[in-house]
Amino acid sequence: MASLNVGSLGEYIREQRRHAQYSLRQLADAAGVSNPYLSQIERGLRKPSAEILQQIAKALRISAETLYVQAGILEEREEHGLGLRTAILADPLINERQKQALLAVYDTFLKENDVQQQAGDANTDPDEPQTLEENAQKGRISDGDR
Amino acid sequence: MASLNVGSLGEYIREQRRHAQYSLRQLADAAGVSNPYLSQIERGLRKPSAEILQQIAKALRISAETLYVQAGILEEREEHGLGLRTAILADPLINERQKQALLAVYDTFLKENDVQQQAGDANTDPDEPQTLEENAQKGRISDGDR
DNA sequence: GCAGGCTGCTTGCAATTGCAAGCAGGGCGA
DNA sequence: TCGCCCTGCTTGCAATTGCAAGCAGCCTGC
Repeated sequence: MASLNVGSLGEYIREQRRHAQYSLRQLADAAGVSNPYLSQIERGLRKPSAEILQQIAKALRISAETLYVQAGILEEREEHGLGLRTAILADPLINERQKQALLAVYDTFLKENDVQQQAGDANTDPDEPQTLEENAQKGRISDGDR
Repeated sequence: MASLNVGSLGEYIREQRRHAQYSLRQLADAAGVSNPYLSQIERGLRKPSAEILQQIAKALRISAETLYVQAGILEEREEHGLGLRTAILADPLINERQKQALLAVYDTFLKENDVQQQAGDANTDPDEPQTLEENAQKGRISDGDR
């Protein structure tokens, strides 16, 4: 299943290489990959692994992220709420235990909403009161909001 | 040289899977990969391709970016911190009351850390930023460790 | 007891990655 | 004309990915 947009990725790499005035061998050398392989990548015949992609990005002095976006394996910039989990984990202001607590609360909310939204379905994961309790204890929230 | 930090990547995936209360098979199914392969990834025996990584990220509801960072194939990009607040408010999966609750917990943690400052944890040593909003904008230092 | 479900792990095996070696062709100087 | 160096491409082949099938252990019910 080619969810990887290898075609445009290859074209993009070639374009960037040309733009940097590198020959195929030069870039291959700089990236630490073989030149025939780079050739095949650029023509869309091979899907480079994450590692190779990273090396190419470094050699081209472009962000690996850009390449991943081009390859269709990274969203442009995800702010769709998938990011909340990420944001929690990435936050430098709180420690690991606190992150876990926040995540636990978040998961509790998600599960809450999930149960409410989906009325009656074959549920593989029945309600687990234990975790809910645990979460509630850690993140016991003062209901009195402003 | 193995620029992929497969060990920590696997651990991280396993941790996130456990946290989401998925079994190995469940996550493997959701991600569209085989369960033995996922097992091997989690134990660091295999380096998943970019495609697989992406699918796992989707199934775990975390950003692929986070996984790439964990795998050591993407630089850590930190403009978070403020982002957590924003991310909470922007998240479409939880309602307004729940957002306020999360923010309240978050604030509690921040206050906790601010009070304790040098008392508790020996491992993580944040710079105890007080005005987190302004602070988060300037680039933070990542302790180059791994 | 023991059947059925779950958990994760091990084992071959096809398909793919990624590379060393070699090929075709275009300039350019002697 | 012949070398020589450059460009990119093609071709086997080892190593790796990723999977189907199967195994061992642990519960829970009968």
